[in-house]
This record gives sequence, C-alpha cells and structure tokens, in this order.
Amino acid sequence: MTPPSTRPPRAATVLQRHWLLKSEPTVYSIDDLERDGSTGWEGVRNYQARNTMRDEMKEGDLVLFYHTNATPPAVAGLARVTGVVTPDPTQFDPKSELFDPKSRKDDPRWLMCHIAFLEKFATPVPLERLKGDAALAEMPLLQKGQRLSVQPVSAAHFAIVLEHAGRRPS
DNA sequence: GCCAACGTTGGC
DNA sequence: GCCAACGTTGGC
Repeated sequence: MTPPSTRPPRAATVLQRHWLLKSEPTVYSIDDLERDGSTGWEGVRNYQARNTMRDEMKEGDLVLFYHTNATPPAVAGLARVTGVVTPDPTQFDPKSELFDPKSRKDDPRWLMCHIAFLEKFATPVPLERLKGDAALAEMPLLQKGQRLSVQPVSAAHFAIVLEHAGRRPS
C-alpha cells in the first residue's frame, strides 16, 4: 500500500523552461530587441518550431538569443517569454516575403511568441566555443543537421552557456 | 559561393 | 503513401 503523499503535487507553474531562438542579426539583433524592449517573434515558418512556441513556451521562460548567419555565430544575450502566442501578421500581408496565401484569418497557420529583452552579453558566446565544451555535446544547437529556429535548452546547458558568457547562474 | 542536411510539395 | 524534385538553412 502506498501511503498518501505528504508532498504537494508538482505545480506546473513552478516549471521554468529554457529555449534558444535564432535570428539573423542583419534582420533582427539583440540590439534591436534592447531598443524595442519586447517583440513578437515574426517569421517562423516551420511547423515544429511553431508547435514548440504554441504548446511549450510559457510566460517567464528564459531565452538564449542566438545570432545566426553572423560573424561569428554566437549566443548574444538573454530574453524572457512574456505571454501566449498570437497570429503572425506577416502571413496575411501580400507585400511581405512571409506572406502565406494558404493561411486564413479565421485559422491562422503561423504563430509568434513574444519576448522581452533581459540583457545583452558583454561577452557573446561564439558557436565555436559551445562546440569546444564537451558538457554541451548533447545540446540540440550543436547536433549535425539541426536548423530549427526555436529549440529547447536544458537547465544544465543553459547554466553552462551563462558561465561562458561570464555570468553567474542566478 | 559551396554544399550537406532537412522540410515541403505534388505527381502518381 | 511513396518519393523525386525543389527550396531553405546556415556554417564554413
């Protein structure tokens, strides 16, 4: 017989997850986010990334802001998820490169998460440095062929990246 | 610019 | 449902 637990049930509200969002800095950089304070993450056109934003990212989650197609590619700073997903307006704009004629306003195909600026790293963490840390070998970003623009990051990997950035894990 | 890896599309 | 063709990603 299992005695009744004396512990409270694990509360989903205490779970804070960590993510990595990729952006080309020539399109939208950590400096742009610092200037804007917060932003809707427009432009995701991959179903897996969309589903992650829709189903898994929660307010208060922490985000590594990664500069892709940059010199060098690097984790550039930190952001925080601020709320639920909303339709990505660019899918309905015929003048946008991201226009999707198959998406309907009453059933939007593409969604965007919302993030707020937390900090720009004084010391960005280059991809090469991440690759050089054996403790990060399993990080999704470093897997061969990976190219998701929205990725999960484990709490352990997140803390290690912060250390590389010269930050004390909080 | 190259190209490996992956995702999407569409004919059948 | 298969799969070839095509488009995109993104480091180098």
